[in-house]
Amino acid sequence: MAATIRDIRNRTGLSLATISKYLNGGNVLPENRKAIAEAIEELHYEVNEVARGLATQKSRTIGVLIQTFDNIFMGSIVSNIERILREHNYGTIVCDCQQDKKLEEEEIHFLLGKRVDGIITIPTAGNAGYLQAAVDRKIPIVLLDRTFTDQKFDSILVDNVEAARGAVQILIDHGHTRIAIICGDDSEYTARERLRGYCTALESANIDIEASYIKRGKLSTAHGYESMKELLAMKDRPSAVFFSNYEITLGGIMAINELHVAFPQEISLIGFDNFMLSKVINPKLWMVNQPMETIAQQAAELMLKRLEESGKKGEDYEPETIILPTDMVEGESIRALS
Amino acid sequence: MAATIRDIRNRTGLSLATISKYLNGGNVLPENRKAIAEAIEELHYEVNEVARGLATQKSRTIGVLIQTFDNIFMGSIVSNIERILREHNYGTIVCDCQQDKKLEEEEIHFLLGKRVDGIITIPTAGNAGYLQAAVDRKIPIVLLDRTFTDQKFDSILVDNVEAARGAVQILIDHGHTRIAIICGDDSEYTARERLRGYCTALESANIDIEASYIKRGKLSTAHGYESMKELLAMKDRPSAVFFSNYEITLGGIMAINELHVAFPQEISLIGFDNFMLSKVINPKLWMVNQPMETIAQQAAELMLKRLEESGKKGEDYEPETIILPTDMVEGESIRALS
DNA sequence: CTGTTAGCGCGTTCAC
DNA sequence: GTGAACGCGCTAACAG
Repeated sequence: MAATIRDIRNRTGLSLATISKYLNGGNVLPENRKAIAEAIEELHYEVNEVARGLATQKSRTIGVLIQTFDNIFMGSIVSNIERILREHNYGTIVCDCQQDKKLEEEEIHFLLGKRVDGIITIPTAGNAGYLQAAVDRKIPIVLLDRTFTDQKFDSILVDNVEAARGAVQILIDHGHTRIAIICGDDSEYTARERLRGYCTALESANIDIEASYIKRGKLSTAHGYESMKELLAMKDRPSAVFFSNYEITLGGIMAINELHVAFPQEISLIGFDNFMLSKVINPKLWMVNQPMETIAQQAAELMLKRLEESGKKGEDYEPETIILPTDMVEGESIRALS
Repeated sequence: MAATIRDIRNRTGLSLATISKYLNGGNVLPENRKAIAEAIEELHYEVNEVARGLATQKSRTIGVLIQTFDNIFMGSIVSNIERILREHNYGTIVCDCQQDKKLEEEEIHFLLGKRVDGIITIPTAGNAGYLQAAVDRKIPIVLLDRTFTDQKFDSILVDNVEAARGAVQILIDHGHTRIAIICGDDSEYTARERLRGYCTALESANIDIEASYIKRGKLSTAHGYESMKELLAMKDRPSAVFFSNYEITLGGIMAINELHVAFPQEISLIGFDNFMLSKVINPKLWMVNQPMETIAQQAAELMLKRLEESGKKGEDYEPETIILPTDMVEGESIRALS
C-alpha cells in the first residue's frame, strides 16, 4: 500500500543507495536531491521505521515502565519524558504494571521483544531480578524514584530523607512535638527513606519517637484514610500529621473532611506530592513537592546520553545516581503552638 | 547479541520453518516441540518483533494520540486502553500533542512511520485534515471524546448535551434560576455540546438565558479562575455556577477558596470530570462524572474489532458512533432555595 | 509434519 | 557521487 524506497527509484531512475543516502543526510547531487524530494512528496512516501529498525538494529523506541498511570505524578513524568525523547526522534512505548511484580517482569520481556533501545522504569519490585533480561541485552536502563541495593543502575532520585526531615522540621519549628507520620511499609524504598527523615528530624530536636504515631501500611488512599481516623481517635492524639505520599495525603484529607475536623485549628497537616491539592484545598495545604519535570528531564537526558555513548565507545559505563532536591509549598494548614 | 531463530536451528538441527511454526502455534511433533522449547530456554531467545513486523506487515502496535497528559482524565483513559490492548498482545505508543495542531499532525506521521496498526486519538484540531495520511493508509482510526462533522470515523463519545442538561436541571430543581456556566469557546466540540445542554435545560424551565452568565474561553484552569472571579463580582451575581470541564472546575474552586466564599451558603456549585476533587473538597462537590474506564474499554475493543476485521473481510466498514451516558455524583455544594 | 526458498523495506559495504 | 548485492530476523508459500 504505502510507497517504498523502490517506488522512488522507479520514479526518479536513481538507485536505492542514493535515495537511502538522501534520507539519512548524505551527499547527493542537488538535481538528484530535488528529484527525490519531489517523488517523496508525490508518492506520500514515509520511511518505514520497522524496516529501518531491522537493518540498523535500532528501533529508536524507548520503553517506559511505570507502576500505575492513575495519578498526576505519573502523567507529568511520562508526558515530559515522551516529549523530550520525541524531540530527539525517539518514540516511547509506555506500560504500567499496576503494581504487580509478575506483570512487571512480563512487561520487560514485552519491551525487549519490541527491541526497545532502552528502558526507563519506576520499579515495583524490591530487587533488580526482573531486569536481568534487559541487562543481558546491554541496553541502557534508567531507574526513577527508587533504586536497588543489590545492583547498580543509572538512577534519578529525590532526596527523600531530606524531604521528610524538612517537612517534620517545619512542624517542629511551629512548636509541635506530638507529630505523627502516615507512611508505607518497609518493602517500599521511598517509605523507608522518608521514615528515616522523620526520625532524624525528631531526634535532632530531642523529641521522643512515639511508636503509635507511626502508621505504616500500603501506599494507598485507604491506608491514609484509615490511619488518619485512627490517629484522630487516639486519647493522646498528635497535634500534627505528616502525610508522606500522594495517595496517603488524599486519604488523610478525606478522613478529615468526613469527620469535620477543622485544620489547622484542631490539627496541623503537611502533605506530599500533590500540588493540585494544595491549590484546591481550603485552607491551603502545606506540601512537599517533587520536581516532576526535572525528574523526567534528567531521566530522558541521561537515557539519550547513554544511547549516544553506546553508539561510540565501549559498552560499559559507570552508573550515575542523580539526587534532586524537593521543595516546600507553603500553606495555611499548620498552626503555630505557643 | 540476542539469540535468533537461526541459533535455535543450529541448536536443534530443525529448520527455520518448523521453529517459526512453533512460535506461531502451528503443529509440531512433540519431540521437536520439546527440543525447541529447551533451546529457547537456554539461549534466552525472544522473538524479534521488529523482524516479525517487517515480514507480516503488522507491528502489533497501536498509536494513541492525546491532547495532554496533565490530567487524571487522560491517565485513566490511556492506562485502560494500554492494559486492554496489551492483554491482546498489542503494544501502545502514546504521544501527546500538547494541544498543538501542528504537532498533532506531525505525531500522526511519526506513528505512521512506526507502522502502527491503528490509531486511537482525542482530536485537538477542529477537522479531520490531519488524519488524512492515516486514512490513506487504511488503518483503523478511533476517535475519543470528540468527532468531526466533515468526515465520519469510529467514535466513542459521551452524551455531552444530556450531561450538561442534567447538571443544570439539578440546579433548577433546587430552585435556582440565576445559573451561570463557565465553558469553552465555539472551537471546542464538547464545549458547544455542553452549552447546548445548558440552554436546553433553561429553556425547558422557561428561564431566560442571561448572556452575562455565560463565560466562554479556553478550557483552562486560568479561564475557570478568572471567570469565577468575574461572576462573583457581578452586581446581580448568579446563585449557582456550572463548571463544564475539568480544568475549569479546578480554576473555579481556586477562585472560591481565594476569595473565601462559602459554598453552598453563598453560591451553589456543580463541577465536571473531577472525581478526585469530589472526594477531597469540603463540602463535597456535586459533579458530572464521565465513565473513563468504559470510554477506554469501548475504544480499545472497537479498535481490536477493526483490527480483526481488516484481517478477514474487505477493507471498508461503516463507522460506528458509541455514545455513553455520564452519571452524577451527589455532593453538598448545592443549596436549596425556597 | 518438515525443509527450501523467497521476500518484507531499508542500510551498508564494495566496486565503478 | 552512484549502483549492485547482500544481510537484518522472521513469515509464508510451496515441495517433499
